[in-house]
Amino acid sequence: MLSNGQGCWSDVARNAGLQRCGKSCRLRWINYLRPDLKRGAFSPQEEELIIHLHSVLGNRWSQIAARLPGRTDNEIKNFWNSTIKKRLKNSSTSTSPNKSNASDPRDFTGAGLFSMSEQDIMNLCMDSSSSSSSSMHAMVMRNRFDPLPMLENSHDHHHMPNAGAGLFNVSACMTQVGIGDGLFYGNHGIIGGGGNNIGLDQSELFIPSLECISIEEENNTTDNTFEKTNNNNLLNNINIINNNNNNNFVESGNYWGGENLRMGEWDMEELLEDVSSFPFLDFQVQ
DNA sequence: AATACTTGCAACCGCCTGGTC
DNA sequence: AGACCAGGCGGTTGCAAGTAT
Repeated sequence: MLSNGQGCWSDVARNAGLQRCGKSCRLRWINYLRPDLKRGAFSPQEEELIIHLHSVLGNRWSQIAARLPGRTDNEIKNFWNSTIKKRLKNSSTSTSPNKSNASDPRDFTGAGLFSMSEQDIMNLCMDSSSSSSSSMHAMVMRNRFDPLPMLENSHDHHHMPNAGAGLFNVSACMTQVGIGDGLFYGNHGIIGGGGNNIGLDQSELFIPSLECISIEEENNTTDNTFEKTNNNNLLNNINIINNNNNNNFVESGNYWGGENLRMGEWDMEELLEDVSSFPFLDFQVQ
């Protein structure tokens, strides 16, 4: 491969005299031999990015890998299945159902799901010393509720979660539908997942969804309460009430769109615009 | 020390897609 | 149009290494 470059993999297998098919050679090259592969454990930044991307793309490992230089789809897939998935599962089971009304993934009428106001979010972004604060700000301006890790509501509003502090809850704020891996994603992120990852009670987590974002973008009302029903598949029967008075984000309606939703129906490029400005994307692969 | 169990990762398998004839 | 092939992809398996008993 190094001397001849990528050509026909069956030729590679033949010319190398290997007892392998071209397909096997290709896999070996891609997953192991490629010189640009990044070895070693996943960094917290990579971990967060994977969770973020997975929430948008689902099990599209190759697309996720395309955004993680030096990592292969297989590697990411293994990492997800062996580490992240397990961690999210554990954290969801270890979360006391009494602490939140959101134990039922479809029940989002409970209070306390979100107590971070837009101003809080802005403060969080503006106070962040991260170089990404400007992009964060832009995102918040564009999508008042952005699928980004802005989850804490009371303990430490004014600091970005420390990227080095382990898995903070990008997962809990993201949306994924129709990707079955045993976790409740629903329309509103990984329900009940991940609270312990950052030492927060689940009830303290806001779980904004991409649907929320879409609705938000279309809704310019300044009224404290808005309600919008969208008839397309993605937003079917979702009503959102944004009550700024008590800073709670209360939602109601049919939250398990499930069958109505197909990843392919999403505008991936639009969704990934947010990914491209993900605050930790500016880390350098070593 | 021996055995059982768990974990992480590379490789395999089967399906799908796109190109060519 | 349909057969064939190569490549791409996601799910699954096998196994070595690590850990617990």
